[in-house]
Amino acid sequence: MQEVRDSTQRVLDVAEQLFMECGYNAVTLRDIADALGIKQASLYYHFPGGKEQLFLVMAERMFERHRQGVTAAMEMGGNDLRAQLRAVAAWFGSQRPLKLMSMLHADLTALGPEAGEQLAQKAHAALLQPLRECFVRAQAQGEIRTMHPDLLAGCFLWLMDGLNYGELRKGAPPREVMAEEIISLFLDGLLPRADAAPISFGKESTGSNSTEAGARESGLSEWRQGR
Amino acid sequence: MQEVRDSTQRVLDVAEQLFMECGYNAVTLRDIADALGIKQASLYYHFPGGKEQLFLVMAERMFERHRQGVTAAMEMGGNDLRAQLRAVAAWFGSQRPLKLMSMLHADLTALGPEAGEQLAQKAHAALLQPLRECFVRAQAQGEIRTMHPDLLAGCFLWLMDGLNYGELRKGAPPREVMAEEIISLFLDGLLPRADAAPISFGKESTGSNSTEAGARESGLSEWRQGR
DNA sequence: ATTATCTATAGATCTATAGATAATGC
DNA sequence: ATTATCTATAGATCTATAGATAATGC
Repeated sequence: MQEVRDSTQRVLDVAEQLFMECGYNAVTLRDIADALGIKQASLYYHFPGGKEQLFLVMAERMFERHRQGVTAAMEMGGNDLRAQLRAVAAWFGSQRPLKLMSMLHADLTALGPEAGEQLAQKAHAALLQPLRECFVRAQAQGEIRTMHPDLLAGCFLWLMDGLNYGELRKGAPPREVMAEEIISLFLDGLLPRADAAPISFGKESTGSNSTEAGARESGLSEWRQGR
Repeated sequence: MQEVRDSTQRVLDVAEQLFMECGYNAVTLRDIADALGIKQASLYYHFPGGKEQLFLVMAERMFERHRQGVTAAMEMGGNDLRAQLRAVAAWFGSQRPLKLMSMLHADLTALGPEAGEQLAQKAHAALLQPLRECFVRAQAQGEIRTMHPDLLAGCFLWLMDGLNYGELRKGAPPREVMAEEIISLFLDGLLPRADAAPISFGKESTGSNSTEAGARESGLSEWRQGR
């Protein structure tokens, strides 16, 4: 019987959820099967290659989704780097926490080096490559000062990924506010000549940027007042 | 016989090396024992609490070392934020790659939530707390613009940690260069008025801060959008 | 015939415990 | 007596395979 959703896709959904939450080694096939309501051995019907194959297919699907999402976000942002980065941040915020760093560390060493290499390549093509071109464009148009685009792409991605590690965010603002602040920090360091914002001490009014500040409906000012 | 180095410390050294490289779950007690040239069961003499205790003691020792290192680095930097950040970056560069993100993800969920909470607290006190005060000071002295110090500390720490994930650094400059560039990116976004110093790639502009913010309303924005 | 599941189990680890052994320090 | 190791093994998982079962599609 054809289900509404292909059953293999359901397996991948659950696998992604568990693997991304706990890491490759911490998740057993039994965990995944239990979450699906089936027996552990049944997973071998969908993935004869076992746990490793399941993880790799899951990761590939996830990276491809992110590649499309990031690319689409960048196109939505048009030619304005700030808008592009905002759109990318919104994309990441709409997705399950990626925790890319953890994935490319523990998970990658748990797999063989050959599979790990392939995975790292996918991650690069899906996430770093698009971001890189975004900075290259902005640079070519003189929107930002000259810095190595790979470095910028990596830094932005690291910062976005860092938002997913709640353990280190004690006392820090909520996610959306942080994303906006990070972009501001990033860009105000990138502008070739920082014209804007001779900061008034004591109180920083909302926005205060050369860009249209009206689009900020984030709880920024609310949070700044200390709640 | 008293060895030159206490044997429990040697166990901790090897455990730190392996745990930090592969993660809690990927390392077995047998791996650690083999690396030490002893049998797996002998580890229970040093750590009757087994694997979990070994990991926790190791992590505590490591965080305490980092707390001292970071604090000392900040004091070396005196009252100059850039010098402080450079010193902190140099400290991290001198240490075994921390991979804090991975540690606080997979490893922390592998342990019980109670031990994980305790560990996250140590990480916070060792790394975020000192960095935070560094930014608070710079802010109080008007060296940087007003931003949430927790956010700044987290971002800087994330970026430093990101340097340890080589998988994503294809095509990027070497470590030391990246650290310097990150600090430049960070600070030039933080300085209350960045002068127009057009920074040549990879080259650090010397100190001379001629504060001419006069280029504010020039035809700059037109030029930016023009292309 | 194909799809998707199940039961049962082999084989491989991994953690942890019990108790023996040997060397050193007092 | 203390320190630091060892051997042997129980008990618990975890992965993976073999083969049965049941429902659907042709």
